[in-house]
Amino acid sequence: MINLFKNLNENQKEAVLKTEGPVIAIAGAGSGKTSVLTTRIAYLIFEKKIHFENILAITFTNKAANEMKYRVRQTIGINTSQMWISTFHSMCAKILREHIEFLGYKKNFQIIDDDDVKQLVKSILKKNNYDIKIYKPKIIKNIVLKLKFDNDLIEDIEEPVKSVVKLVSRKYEENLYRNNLVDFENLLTLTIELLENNEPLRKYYNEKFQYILVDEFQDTNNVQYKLVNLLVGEKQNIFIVGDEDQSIYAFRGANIENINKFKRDYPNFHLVLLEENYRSTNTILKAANQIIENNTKRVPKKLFSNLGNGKQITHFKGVTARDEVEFVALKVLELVRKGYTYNDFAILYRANSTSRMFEEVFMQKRIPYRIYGNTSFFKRREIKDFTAYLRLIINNNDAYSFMRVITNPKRGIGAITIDKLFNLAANNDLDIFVAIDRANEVLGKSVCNKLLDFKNMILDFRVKLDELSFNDFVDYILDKSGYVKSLENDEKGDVRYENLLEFKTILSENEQIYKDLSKESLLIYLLEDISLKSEESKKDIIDGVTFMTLHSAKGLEFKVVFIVTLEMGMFPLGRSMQSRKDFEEERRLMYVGVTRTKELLFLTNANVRQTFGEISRNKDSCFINEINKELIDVRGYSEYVNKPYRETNFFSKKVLNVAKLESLNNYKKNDLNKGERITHTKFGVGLVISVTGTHCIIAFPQPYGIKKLLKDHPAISKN
DNA sequence: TGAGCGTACGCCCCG
DNA sequence: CGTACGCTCA
Repeated sequence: MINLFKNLNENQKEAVLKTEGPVIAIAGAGSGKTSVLTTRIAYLIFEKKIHFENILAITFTNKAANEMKYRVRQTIGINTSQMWISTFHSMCAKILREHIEFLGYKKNFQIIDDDDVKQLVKSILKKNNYDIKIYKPKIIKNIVLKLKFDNDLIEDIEEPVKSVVKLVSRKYEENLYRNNLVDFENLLTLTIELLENNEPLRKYYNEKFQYILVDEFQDTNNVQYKLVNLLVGEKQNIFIVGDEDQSIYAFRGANIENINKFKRDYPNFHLVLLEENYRSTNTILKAANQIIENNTKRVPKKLFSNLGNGKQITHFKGVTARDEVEFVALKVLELVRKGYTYNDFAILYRANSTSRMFEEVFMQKRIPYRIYGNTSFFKRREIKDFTAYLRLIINNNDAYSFMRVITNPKRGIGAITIDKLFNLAANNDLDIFVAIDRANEVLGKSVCNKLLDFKNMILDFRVKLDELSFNDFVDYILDKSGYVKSLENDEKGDVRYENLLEFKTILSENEQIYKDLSKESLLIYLLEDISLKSEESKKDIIDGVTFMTLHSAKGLEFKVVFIVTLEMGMFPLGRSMQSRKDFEEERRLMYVGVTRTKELLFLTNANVRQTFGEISRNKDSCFINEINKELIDVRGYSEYVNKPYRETNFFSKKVLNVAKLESLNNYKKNDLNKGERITHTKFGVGLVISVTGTHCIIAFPQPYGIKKLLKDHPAISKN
């Protein structure tokens, strides 16, 4: 028998063994929280003989869910693909996909993202003659969404905005319902509605989920709290893990108070404290403690570790933002020469837009990297266009996709025609495709023919879905719709086409895996998967430096961490400094960043940087100053800080030249050509399929298959 | 009525 | 720096 407990301390064991009744585990950063969660699941299945279908584990990110599945699989060697280990949103989608008809929606509902919501809100505002310069769609959208998890907030809004928001909210919900669409908030609220109004179903889930685990409980919002409450059965076997110091999602409604609320709602709770840190050196922990101590509303808690003091923290201040980036890149190269691998590094920033600067320099120096978040693959225009085709093929009455598809590529049908058609449909309560047959009532003959052609094209695609493989199906759509042709006039057409090819690969791969599903169900499932996981790219496996926001770094750890743009206004963000609440959340974000570090921490910033075209000089972030000086080694070029820009300019050049030299010495370019064979350190021998400026597509034997890689990645060598 | 082109504006964090 | 709107022309 395997010993589940061999690596756990007493408190961790307690958290695993106390399986019955409500349990709260307060888990400091790096205290082995994931181990506790996975061991607990393993223990329930392996020792208590609980069937895996009776366990529900909820996480906040897909990454955390995948990690947990992986570790459960490692521990007890069972197939975790059928287990309910998922994010709140995936869990809800799974429940709704089965039962949403009870609420009047159709089973093939589609999930829309925030960009889509913004577009919808905008069109509603326009239709009701509101000036979108005054009522900015983005702001109205945010309010509309916020109201969905706390309706009382409406009373805090002044007129006339209040009325506008009320009207838009109502029309927006009607619109979603009519088009069989669900936004991220609705995934939660509709599930609640379902469970509240369908008692047999609620009973079913209460009995099914005998053991519930919720990770990152400090980040739950009111709606999520309510949902958990509804799911918990009579035995109240609910296990929550949280750390108020790591609460960083207030902007989407997270309520730290939920931990206290839990204590009131489940008064016989059992409390476990996990304070021993297994991740960081004491220098890192001291710094983290010194920072977080400045927050007012918190229960004091001190982490400790047995990993020694380790190295000092480095603060580098560049003259320009470019210096800062160069420093980070050179440091990475230096440490790689000393034995670190690219996977050991993370560059953490406050705003996604920061990644661009780093990308440029890393690309130039041929340092492999991977970006999380940002304009993720699935949010690219061509991918959204194409998924709109797929959605429309599945649901001909999806107005939102209809609009997107009929105007991409241009086919001589514009906003006014669409408007008339939609009005005709709405006034006579018709489906869009039926309205097209009667379009002659409101539209001219040539436009009617164009609409008919369009409709027939989509219907033809539906037929082809069942007849063709996904590979051929995608090609068929791209060709017949004229989409590929329209890319010829697009400057970025090549890249867009490549992305579409990659999308095709993703579909095909899944076609292999889920052979028993019908094509349509598979497509629905995949589209759902895509919208729920839009932050992930397929390229996870590549060895490279990780670029990500501080938010997405939560739950992860790296040997070497760079926290960058540490300036007043950048981090903490300018807006946050007006309210104590927001400001303290920024500090928690800093705390999260620092505690990701295992060995080396670098804090960097610059004296001068360009933001929005303006040159700005920001002070050092107050978070740097909150760390005791003796923990920090100040590096770089701070002696130039108070001199005029011109005088210091030579220095940037010097750094640049050194950088160039280093990159030339250390990294040869891979001169790849189509048809050649190469060897990749991880994937083995592969065949080069195509090469563009920076990337290449290479076919490897199974299980790796076709990969898109950086052309000059050091892992690739020519045979 | 639709499409192409020049200009203006905005630019945080997640599922 | 990139997207999105508004104007003009076909």
